[in-house]
Amino acid sequence: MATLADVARRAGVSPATASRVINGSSKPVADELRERVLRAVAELRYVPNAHAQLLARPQRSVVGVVVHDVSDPYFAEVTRGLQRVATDRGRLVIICNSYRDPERELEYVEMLRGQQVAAIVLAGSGYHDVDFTTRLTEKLAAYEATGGRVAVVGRHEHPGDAVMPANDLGGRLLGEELLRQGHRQIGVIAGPRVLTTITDRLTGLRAALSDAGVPLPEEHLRYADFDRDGGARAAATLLDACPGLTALVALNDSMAVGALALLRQRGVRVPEQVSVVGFDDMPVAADVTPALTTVRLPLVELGARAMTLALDPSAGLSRVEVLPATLVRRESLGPAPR
Amino acid sequence: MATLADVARRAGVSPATASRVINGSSKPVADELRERVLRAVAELRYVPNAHAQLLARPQRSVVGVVVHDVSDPYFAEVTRGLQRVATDRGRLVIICNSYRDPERELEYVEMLRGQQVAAIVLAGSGYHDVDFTTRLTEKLAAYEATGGRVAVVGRHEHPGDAVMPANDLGGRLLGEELLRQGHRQIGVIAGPRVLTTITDRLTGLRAALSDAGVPLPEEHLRYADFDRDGGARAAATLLDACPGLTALVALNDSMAVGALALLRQRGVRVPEQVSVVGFDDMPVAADVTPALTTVRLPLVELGARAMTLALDPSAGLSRVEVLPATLVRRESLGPAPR
DNA sequence: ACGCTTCAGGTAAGCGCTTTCCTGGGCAGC
DNA sequence: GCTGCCCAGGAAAGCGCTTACCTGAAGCGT
Repeated sequence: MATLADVARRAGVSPATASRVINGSSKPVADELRERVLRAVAELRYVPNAHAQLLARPQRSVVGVVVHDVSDPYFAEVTRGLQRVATDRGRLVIICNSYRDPERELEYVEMLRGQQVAAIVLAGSGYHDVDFTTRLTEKLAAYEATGGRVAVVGRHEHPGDAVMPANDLGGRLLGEELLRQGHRQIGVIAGPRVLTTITDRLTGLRAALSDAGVPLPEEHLRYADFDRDGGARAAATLLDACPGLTALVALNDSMAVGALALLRQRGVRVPEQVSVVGFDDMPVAADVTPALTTVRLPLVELGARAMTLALDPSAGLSRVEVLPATLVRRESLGPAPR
Repeated sequence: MATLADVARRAGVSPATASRVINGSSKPVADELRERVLRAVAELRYVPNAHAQLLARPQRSVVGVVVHDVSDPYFAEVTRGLQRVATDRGRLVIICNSYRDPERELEYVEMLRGQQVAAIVLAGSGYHDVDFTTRLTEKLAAYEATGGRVAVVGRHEHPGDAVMPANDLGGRLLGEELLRQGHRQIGVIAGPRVLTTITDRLTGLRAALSDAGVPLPEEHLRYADFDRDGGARAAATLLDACPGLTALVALNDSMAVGALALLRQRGVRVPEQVSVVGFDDMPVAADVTPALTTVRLPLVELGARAMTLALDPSAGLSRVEVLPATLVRRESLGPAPR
């Protein structure tokens, strides 16, 4: 690998001069020398060593992102927003998948710190785990103490800049719509109980129901993996245990799609016999049959705002932005059969 | 940010000793000193500067990946395979989205070179653009000349290690199945004509049709954006121009889903009036209605193999692996109406 | 008791770059 | 014609780390 010294030697100038022309320094360099340096760069196919540059000129420019899984459509969307803003500002992004493993999340924060990233964005639900939360907060604090910036999306337990989807409001909207359609026997297909996102969505849903005096007994609730298959399995056990349900609330669209698949397989008609609603409004929601009634979260915007918070120095106090949830009515929710 | 020198000072040892205990060097260190160093590390929340480490011990450990767009389900899957292998081997991955912009692709290769990555994986269709291809090859050669490893997925124009999905075979499978079902008036919804992937798939399809003496006139072909909306638009113009078509071949599943949406909107029944087939077998393919008949590509495997090639030093000659395409029969393809 | 080896720990060079500070030649001013 | 200034270009320090090499004390044999 050619170094700056090689370039300088070949151009017959000092490394200082070579560096200056390569970086477009403000210091003037005679045209002839500049010409020679540029020629040497091309001939040697010289590319500056980014690490050496970072050491010499500690100008942090890359930002780290920790998500649960980029290939999950939810995070794919959030990441798109994150990337857009980062790219617009000329920042390189390092994406890390925690696969919902708290330990790995901690490791990545450490690693990103070692990479001297300018900012860390943590996207994805927090965990109901005091020990983990404490350790994470501790690590982030250490990072921030040395000038690092942190922004989170969807984690109210972090004491700093945050962008929050209105998960509880979304749950409430769903509950209200279900009631409006006459449903009283409602089953819930929830994701892992350890995720705060689940708790939040559930809280909103519960609030809507209890405001109307409709109970949500514990046996109407199933916790499963936060994906399509988890949704299908939970729907199966739920329906077996409580045959009287007229509606299924899945706490994300992937699970809802799984539930839909199971119902189709069992020959249960949606929404005539059982209604299904989802959450997130993933691109797929409009394309399944029946099209999913769901709650839309501005995912790309969530990512974009988070990156903006991470890159714009905070004024000191922590900024929390809540992005709205809106109900999207399609065909999977109908009036309750009697 | 605490440095190694800070740690050493606080522990009352030399930087060398501190470095040795932190990195678990083979050189023995007295327990008491080791203890003191570890305590200092904890107290100062010291994390080694990865860039300085890289400079001092030029051990390339991260690998760069350039994809068109991670949030596209196709690349989400490929990336998952890529990541799995990389993580298993303790490699960090830098993901770059080119958004199908050749210029950006070139820039990223340059950037990754500067980052001293151990390997570069280029995933995603190549371009029919001689100038671009030349420049890319040139840059990759420069990188490889300095010990960098390169692997590509889905680009036969790169003269090195490559993993190829059997795009042409997939096209052929689709064509044959269509013929078997009696279709003769076939429309094709293609992605951007500049992508080699499109050409390959088209070639296979054409071969199957021409083997059977069935023509594929140019006006039955539409090039559009390689996504859902592009598929919907192309389906619309195609149907308007050629009302006699009995089947639509979309060159990826996203476009197929778009076509399905358009047909539903126009009240055209699938597959009774018009059949639709896709390509890739994205997760969504099974959940749309009617479920998509499509060609499955082992996407995760594609990524995993590519990363393996990239990390295992090549024996010199270039390795090319072709991964098979298989037909997945579902409901969107039926017999041709007469 | 002396010289040797052994080995824990320290010293310092060097990774590739940026940038401050210095140098020396050219020029204007008197 | 000499002094002083300006400025292009170079020398060198230093970013944070690793590691080859050195040092000095302890331990051994004779």
